Amino acid sequence: MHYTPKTRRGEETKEKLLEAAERCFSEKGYFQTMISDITGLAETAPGTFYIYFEDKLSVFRYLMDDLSRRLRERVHAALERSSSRLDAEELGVREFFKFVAEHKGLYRIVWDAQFVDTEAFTAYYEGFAHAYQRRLGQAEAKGEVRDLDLVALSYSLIGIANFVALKYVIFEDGDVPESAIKAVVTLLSQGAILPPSPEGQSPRP
Amino acid sequence: MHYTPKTRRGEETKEKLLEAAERCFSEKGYFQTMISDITGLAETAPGTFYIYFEDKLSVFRYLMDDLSRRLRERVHAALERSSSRLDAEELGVREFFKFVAEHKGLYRIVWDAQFVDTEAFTAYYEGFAHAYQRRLGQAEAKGEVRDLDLVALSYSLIGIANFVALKYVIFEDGDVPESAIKAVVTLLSQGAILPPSPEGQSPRP
Amino acid sequence: MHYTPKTRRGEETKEKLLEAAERCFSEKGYFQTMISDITGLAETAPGTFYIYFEDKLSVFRYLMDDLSRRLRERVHAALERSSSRLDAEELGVREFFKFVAEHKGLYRIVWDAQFVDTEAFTAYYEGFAHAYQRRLGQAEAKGEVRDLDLVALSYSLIGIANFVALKYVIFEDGDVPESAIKAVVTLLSQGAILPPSPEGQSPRP
Amino acid sequence: MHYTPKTRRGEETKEKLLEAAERCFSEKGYFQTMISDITGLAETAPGTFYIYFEDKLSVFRYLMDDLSRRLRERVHAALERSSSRLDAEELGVREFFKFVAEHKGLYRIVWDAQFVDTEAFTAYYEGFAHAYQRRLGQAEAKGEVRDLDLVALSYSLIGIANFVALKYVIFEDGDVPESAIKAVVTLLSQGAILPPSPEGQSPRP
DNA sequence: CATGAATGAGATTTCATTCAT
DNA sequence: AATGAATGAAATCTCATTCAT
Repeated sequence: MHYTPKTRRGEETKEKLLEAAERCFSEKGYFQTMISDITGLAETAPGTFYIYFEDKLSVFRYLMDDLSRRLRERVHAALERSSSRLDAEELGVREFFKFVAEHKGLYRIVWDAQFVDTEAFTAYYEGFAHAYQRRLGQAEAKGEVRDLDLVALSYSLIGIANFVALKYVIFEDGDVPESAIKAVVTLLSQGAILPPSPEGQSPRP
Repeated sequence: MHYTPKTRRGEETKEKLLEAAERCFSEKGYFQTMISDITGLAETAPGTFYIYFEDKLSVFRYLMDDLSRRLRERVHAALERSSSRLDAEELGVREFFKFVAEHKGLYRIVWDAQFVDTEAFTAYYEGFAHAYQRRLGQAEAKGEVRDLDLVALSYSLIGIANFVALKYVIFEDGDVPESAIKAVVTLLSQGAILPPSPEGQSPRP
Repeated sequence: MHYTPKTRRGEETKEKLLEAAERCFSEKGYFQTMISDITGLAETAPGTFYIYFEDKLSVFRYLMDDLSRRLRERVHAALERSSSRLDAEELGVREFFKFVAEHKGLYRIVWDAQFVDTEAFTAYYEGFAHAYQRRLGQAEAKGEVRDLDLVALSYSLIGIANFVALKYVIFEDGDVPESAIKAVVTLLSQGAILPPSPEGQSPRP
Repeated sequence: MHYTPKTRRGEETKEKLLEAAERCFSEKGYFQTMISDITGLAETAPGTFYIYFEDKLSVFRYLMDDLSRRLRERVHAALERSSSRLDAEELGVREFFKFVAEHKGLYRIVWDAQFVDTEAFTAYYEGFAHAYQRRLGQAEAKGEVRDLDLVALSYSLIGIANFVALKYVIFEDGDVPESAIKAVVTLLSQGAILPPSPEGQSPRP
C-alpha cells in the first residue's frame, strides 16, 4: 500500500504531503487538484509524491477513510455520554457540527467522493446510516423512538445534520448557533409543522 | 451566450448535445466528462460542440439553471394544491421525490456543482431555502409552524428531502416507499425521538 | 481564377467580400484573419466566400496585386508632372505618403506578405526597385544623379519613404509634416551629415 | 515569467528550445511556426516546451528583446570608436549590416512583429529612433548635422539601413558590397540627387 | 531519500472548407 | 446565389508519472 518511511525525515515528508493533499482536496476538489499543487504546498519535488503514494486516488482514499474513522470516533464518544435517545441526538449533532467546523476541508472531500470513488461515497453514508439504524432500533424497543421506517428516519437525521452544517459552516463559514440546534432538537422531538387547528390558535407543545 | 440555431437541423443538433451532456454529467460527473464523450453520444463531430456552446462549463451552467427552474415550477405547482402547511410539506416532498426519480441525472449534477461552480451551487440551495423560509414564516403567523429558527428549519427540511432521495433514488435506484414518506411526514409533524418516559425504564448506554 | 459574378447581386457580394477582406487583413494581418471575420464583416454566410474565391491566399494575392498596381499608377502619374529628378523625388514621396495615408490598410498588408507569400513580397519590392533604378540611370546620364551604386541607392530611397511613412502614418496615425518632407528632400539633394570642419562652424549650403 | 532551470541539463534544454524557436520563426514566420516545429527541432517532447515558456508569444517576445539588446550593444560599441558623426554613420551601418548577416534569423523576426505584438514592434523602432535623435541632436550642436527635422531624419537613416540590408542580406542572401556602403555614405554626406544645372555638368561638392 | 527534468498520451479548441438545402 | 450547419484534421496545452542523477 503506502510506503512506510524508514527515517524521521521520511516520516515528516509523508506527513507534509498528507496535510498538503488534505488542504488541496478540500479547497479545490479532487479533480482540480494537481499533484504539483500538493508537492508545491508540501515544498517537495513532484517525484517525491510517488515515493509515498501510489497515485492521486490512493491519497484521496486514505483521507476519506481517515475522515470517516475520526468522525465516527468522535460521535461515538459523544453518544457514550448521553442519558437518553433525545440527549444522544443533541450531543451527536453538536459533536458533528464541531467536527465539521474543525475539519471543514475533510468534510468537503466527502461530497466530491461520489464521482471520484462512488463506492467509497456510498459506503461512507451507508456505514453511518446502518450504525444509526441499529441505535434507533434499540431506542425504539425502549419506546424512545416512534415506530417508523428506520431507514428513512436515519437518512432524514443525517440529512438534517448535513444541511444545517452546510448552511452555517460551509456557506457562512461560522458556527451553528444555539437557536439552530434548538430548532433541530425540537423538530426531532416534537415536530415543527402543525396540523391546522380549526380555531387557528397557536398550540401549546 | 449560446448560439441560437437558425434552422430546424441546428435545433435538433443543439438538443442532442444538451441531452448527451446531461447524461454524461450525471453518469460520470463534470470533471470526468470529456467533450468527446458528449459529441460521441450526440453523434456529432468534436467541432460541432463549439458551434453551440462556449465550453464545458457553459453547458453545465445551462443544465443547472434549467434543472433549478424546472424543479421550482414543479414544487410550486404542487404547493398550490395544498390545503395546509403540513399538506404542503407532504405534497412538496412527494413532488420532489418524483422529480428526482424522473431526472435522476440532472439531480446528480447538483452535487457536483460545488467544485465546478461554487457560486451556482450556493445560489441553488440558498434560492430554495429563501423561498422555503418565506413560506414557513407565513405559516408560522397562522400557527401552523412552531416558533423556531426558520433558517435552520428550512435547511433541515431540505436536508431531509435530499438525503431520503439520495438513499432511495440514487443509491437504490428505486422509488421512495410510502413508509418513508410517512416517516418524514410524522417527523415533521410530531417528531420521532421521544423523551424518556417517566416510568423511567433506565436506558442502557 | 476568381469566379466572375453573373448578376448584379453577385457583383455586389463579391465587392463586399473584397472590401471586408481588405479591412480585416489590414487590421489583423493575414494569419489572424479568419474567413468568418471576412464573411461576418461582409454580412454573408461563410459558404458564400467560396463561391467567389478559391481560398484565403487567393484574396490576399488579389489585394496585393491591386495595391501594387494602384500605387504604381499614382506615383507614375506624379512623376509625369515633374520637371527634374529632384522634383520627381519630392513629388514621388509626397504621392507615396498620400497613398499610404489613404490606404493605410492595404499598405500594411505588404509587410505581412513576406511570410504569407515570400515571392509576392520580394516581387513587390524588386518591381519597385527596378523601375526606380531605370529612372535613376536615366537621370544619372543627365548628370542629375551622382555616379553611385544604383541598386543600393534605389533601396535607400525606398527605405526612406517607407520608414518615414511608417513613423508618421502608421505609428502616429497622422500626416507627414512639411518639415519631414523638407528633411527628406534635403537629405537626397545635399546630404545631412557633414564632415567635421576644423573650426566647427555651421556650414552654409 | 520564464522558468529558470535548476540544473545544467535544464539550461541546455532551454537553450536548445530558444535556438530552435529562433530558427523556426526566422524561416517560417511567427504564425506559421508550430510549437511542434520548435520541439521537433530541439528534439524534446512537446510538453517540454511548456516547462520553460508560457506559450509561443512568450518566446517570441524574449527573442525580440534579446535581438534588440544585442543589436544596440553592437552598434553602440561601434559608435564609441568613431571620430566624427559621418564616421559614426559609416561604422554604424557597417556594424548593422554585419549583425543582420550574422543573425539573419533574428532580424527577420522583427518584420513579423507588427501583427504578432504591435507594441513590441513599435517599441523596437521607437527605441532605436530616440537614441538616434539624441545623437543627431548632439552632432547638430557641433555643426556636424544639418538643421533638419530630426525625427524624419532618424527614420530616414533607419529606413536606409533596413532596406539596404533587406536587399543584400535577405533577398540576395549575401553581404552588402562596398559600393553599396559607399553609396549610402555619400547619400548621407552629400546627397545623391542633384538639381538640374543649366549646363548639365556634374557639380562639385 | 530527494530532486526536478522529461515524457507523451490525451484533452481542448480552432477554423478552413464542404455540401445539402 | 446564398445559406449555415457540419466536418475533422491539426494545433495548443495539460499533467500524472517516470527516471537518471
